[in-house]
Amino acid sequence: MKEEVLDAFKTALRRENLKLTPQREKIFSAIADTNQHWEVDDLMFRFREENDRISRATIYRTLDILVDYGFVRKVDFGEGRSRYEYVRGKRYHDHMICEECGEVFEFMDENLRKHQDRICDIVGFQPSKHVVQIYGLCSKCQQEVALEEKKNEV
Amino acid sequence: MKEEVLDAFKTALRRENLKLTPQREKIFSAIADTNQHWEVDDLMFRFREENDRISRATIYRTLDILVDYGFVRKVDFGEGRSRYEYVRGKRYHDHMICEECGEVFEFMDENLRKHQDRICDIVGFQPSKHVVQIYGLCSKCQQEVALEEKKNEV
DNA sequence: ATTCAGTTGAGATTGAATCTCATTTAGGTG
DNA sequence: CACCTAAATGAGATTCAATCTCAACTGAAT
Repeated sequence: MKEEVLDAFKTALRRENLKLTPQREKIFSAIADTNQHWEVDDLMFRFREENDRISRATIYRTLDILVDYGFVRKVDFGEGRSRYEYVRGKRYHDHMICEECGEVFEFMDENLRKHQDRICDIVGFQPSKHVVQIYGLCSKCQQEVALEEKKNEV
Repeated sequence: MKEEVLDAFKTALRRENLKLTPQREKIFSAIADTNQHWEVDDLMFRFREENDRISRATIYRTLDILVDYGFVRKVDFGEGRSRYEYVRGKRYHDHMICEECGEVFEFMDENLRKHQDRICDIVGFQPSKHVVQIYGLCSKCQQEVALEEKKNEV
């Protein structure tokens, strides 16, 4: 499974006359191994842990390639830096972000997407990328907030 | 109309024991006078044109206040810096961003919003802020792209 | 007029991301 | 296999938005 994707990466590189370097391979594996929405420093830290040293510049450059080729998606939750997510065969999805604990939840709704496309149709806009982010409180944090309030009442 | 809003700002300041300074008043007027989605440097430039000098720090600090009080909304179109928009009596709306010319179009769709709330309901997420951004080509740029392609065919 | 918490501005600082450039390397060719 | 060159890497400098620091200033309550 993972091997196949790695091969797809190699093929893509070759197609563009780019070279398969150990750094690129390591970065790719690390990413394909991660789920969720990591940021560049998470990667850096991980490499350091394994006593690999790959420079910041190389990581950024490789990520750009991976984004271009569609292996990785760059997401921005307004934190002042970018996060990335690995695009498995994963279908398109959107995000809910808990403002309390920072956790990111993925959700997907076909109709929501269609609804947006319909709106674009009406105004003659040709969409290429949709961003839907819902910020708020996840159910766990809602409970904690409720508890906190109860405590304060006493 | 504008006076009323300025009064609302003054009242809000007083309520929080904040002072009404000339800088804050100028910033507020400049903003209430602007439509569309400006960034901090636009403001800076405008003040300089009028031979007013208000420091960057003060502008950022005042914007924070205005965002807190709901007079201004901070938006992020992934350009690596923030934009702001003045919230008139304006209802909530979303954005389409043309990747060619950079223009930002507002649109509003009650049902789209309701649809999102329904999804939140189902998974038990309590939404406080929705971000919907559609990136793509505006109708004008679509035509230009089409023209360009025709030219290349010949 | 006095007082002081709140405010301002200049410049330093932070932090993400990009750029520079000398050195190294992947991988195609003879 | 050795050679060659375009592509890639890494260290550190640079950029740019945004925030912080702190001494000097000021709105507004008394």
